[in-house]
Amino acid sequence: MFNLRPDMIDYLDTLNEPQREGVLTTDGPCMLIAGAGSGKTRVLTYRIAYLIQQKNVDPFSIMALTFTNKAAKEMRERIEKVVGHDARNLWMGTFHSVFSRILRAEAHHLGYPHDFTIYDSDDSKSLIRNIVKEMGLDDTVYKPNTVYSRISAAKNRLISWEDYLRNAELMGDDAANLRPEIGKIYKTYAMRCFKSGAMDFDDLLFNTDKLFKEHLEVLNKYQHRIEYVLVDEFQDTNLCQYFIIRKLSSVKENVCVVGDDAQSIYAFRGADITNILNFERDYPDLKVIKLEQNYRSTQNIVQAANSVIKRNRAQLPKNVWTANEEGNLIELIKAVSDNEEGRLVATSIFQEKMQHQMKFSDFAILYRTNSQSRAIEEALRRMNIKYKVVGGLSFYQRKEIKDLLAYLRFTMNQQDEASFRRIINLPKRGIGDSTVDKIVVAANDHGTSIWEILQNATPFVGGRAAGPIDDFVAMIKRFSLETQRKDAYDAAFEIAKGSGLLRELYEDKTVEGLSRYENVQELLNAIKEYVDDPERQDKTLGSFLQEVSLVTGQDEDKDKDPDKVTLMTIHMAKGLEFKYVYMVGMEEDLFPSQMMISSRAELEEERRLFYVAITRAQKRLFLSYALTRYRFGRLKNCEPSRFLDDVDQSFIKVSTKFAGLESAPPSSQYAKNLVTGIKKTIASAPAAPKPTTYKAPADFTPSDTSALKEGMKVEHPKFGFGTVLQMDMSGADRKAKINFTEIGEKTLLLSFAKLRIIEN
DNA sequence: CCTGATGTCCTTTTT
DNA sequence: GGACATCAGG
Repeated sequence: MFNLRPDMIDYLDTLNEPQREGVLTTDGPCMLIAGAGSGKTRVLTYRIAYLIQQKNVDPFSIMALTFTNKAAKEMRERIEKVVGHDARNLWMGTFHSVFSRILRAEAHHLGYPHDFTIYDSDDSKSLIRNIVKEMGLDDTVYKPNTVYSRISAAKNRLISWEDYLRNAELMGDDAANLRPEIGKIYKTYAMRCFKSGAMDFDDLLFNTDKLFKEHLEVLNKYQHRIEYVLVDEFQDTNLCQYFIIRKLSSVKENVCVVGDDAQSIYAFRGADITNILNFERDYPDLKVIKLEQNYRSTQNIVQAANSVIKRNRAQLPKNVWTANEEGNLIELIKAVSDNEEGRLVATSIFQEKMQHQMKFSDFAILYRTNSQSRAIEEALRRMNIKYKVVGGLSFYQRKEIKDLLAYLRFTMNQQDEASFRRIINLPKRGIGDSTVDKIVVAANDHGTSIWEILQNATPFVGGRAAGPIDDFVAMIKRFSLETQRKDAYDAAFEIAKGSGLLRELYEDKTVEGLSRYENVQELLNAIKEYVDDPERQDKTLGSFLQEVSLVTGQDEDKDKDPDKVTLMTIHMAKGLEFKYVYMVGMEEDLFPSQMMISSRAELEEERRLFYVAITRAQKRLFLSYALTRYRFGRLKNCEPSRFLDDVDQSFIKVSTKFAGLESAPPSSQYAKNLVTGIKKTIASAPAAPKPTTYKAPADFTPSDTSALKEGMKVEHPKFGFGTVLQMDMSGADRKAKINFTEIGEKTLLLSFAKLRIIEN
């Protein structure tokens, strides 16, 4: 390396040896195995800077792909800091956003309009629900969720509906699960999406692959345009994404992937760890670089994390270590209820902040599921601790926002069935379900589109609805015309007003109505901002909609007050770090989630999730659990998570400051009330109230638990085979401790258990 | 066709 | 506890 620019030398000086290698190995295939906290974002940032500034690579020929909007945004900011304005021209973003841009430019090759609509999973699921209904199938068997995830998994594995119907194994699986029609639903769904000019999330990837497969001239164009491909969080790519990466980079072969198998937590959406193995196979001259030094956390935290992850079987060998100080032990907080847990965490944050002069923004509270934030939020509010919740029900999933967006989409694309169903009777204009059904049936019978029927609806619908439909059609045509000569903001404002949506919300003076009105205003503001951005080339409504469909992350930090405690799920936390981390809800069935422990692979993924949570912490880590918790509106007894035992106990100490009931100062009336209150609630909790509706085969024993004895072999529909170790028939909660072959010991509430006795 | 009341299902993570 | 579907009655 000679003639390095001085600023480049400065950057490189701050790196350790493997990191520097990661920056400088620009040509040829390269894989960075980056342990938690090993500074991979820095490597990626400098690598891009090095390409642009030292090797004079045109930013326009570098593609950097990430998984979440958040990661993309952060990387862009960091690169901008180093290379300045040039960063603007990088192909950088999430897989979905980058490829939707390519698809937008090339849509005509696939027979899609260039302003195709993007369906989010809610749109997809309701479309599936409608299809199931139309096919006359039982929607308790063909649940939209089940069908959707089946279709999604197929697309992620590049299986088209044609392939699906031909695939004996898939069809056999479906038949065995008594859902033989899923293939047909897939077909109808795919065709309906196509007719609607719409792609769902998976289509954005699936169709990109298809585009490159079927139109080699297009692939060729991008292959030559893009000289360097970088992929962050490679362990989270699915097969489809992997194929796209490989195709795109097959000419120059300058592909660099960065990942950590220990942080693979997206198998549920098709991520495939074997991509890492395939990668070595597909690129024999692959250069593998391991980043093993952790710069983020104390020794205690790093070692505790290692002690957890080493319980997993399959992993790439690596040794994550740190030269940082030893640090405090991990503190274990026990609480009696979810509310007390919130209170203890809030108190602890308050004290630590005071004691060590920390900022609120140094703290994060992580949980497994979004619904856990409620109890915590209440406690924080009560203590006047400022916080922000990241993720959760995003702005763009709110009803009023989706309603307006549906109007905007339908104005752009009258073939869009999902939007049509949303807005046809909103505000109420006397076009009910039966009328909609008639229209859809007519469209199917005549082999034409809904929009065609709408324009001449009188012969197909009852006389009462004809007038309103004509008005609706005229209104949409007017919107569509106006949109052509206006920018996104003026068009959206016109539509919000003209449709009557704005007025309806304005007239609703309830608290919720008011906030809905404000939300719509805020969406309009967002569009205004979009239009006013001087860098923005394309200010049409179509381009705005395309972009907005992929925004799921929270409202941009308005940065009014950045000093807030961060609340989020572990999934959202990947890639971030905080001085203090509170991991709450460390309870069996919550974390690991009860849906995720039916196989060893799933349990190991949950354990990786725990690993991710631990390694977010720089200085201190707190783990907490509650003994009782409201779930589905019912108070449940909880057991501490098995993951607590996975941590090498020499790194843990039980919190003395707060230890739940036992240590509550006896003088405190509040604590006394709390205790009696909780005891009362526990005592009065109704025992297994509703008779289980589970339709089990005759030999399953949901109710007659007296037949169950220790030593019996049993089968559970989800957890597999096991042996009964211990019965606990005292009190209302009758439990059995069972040792399952797949997942180890587990205590089941018998009132909900669906056990089959195999032998006595 | 609309409204309000009741009933049912679901409980997981993200683009 | 909440989203959604369904049903009865206007």
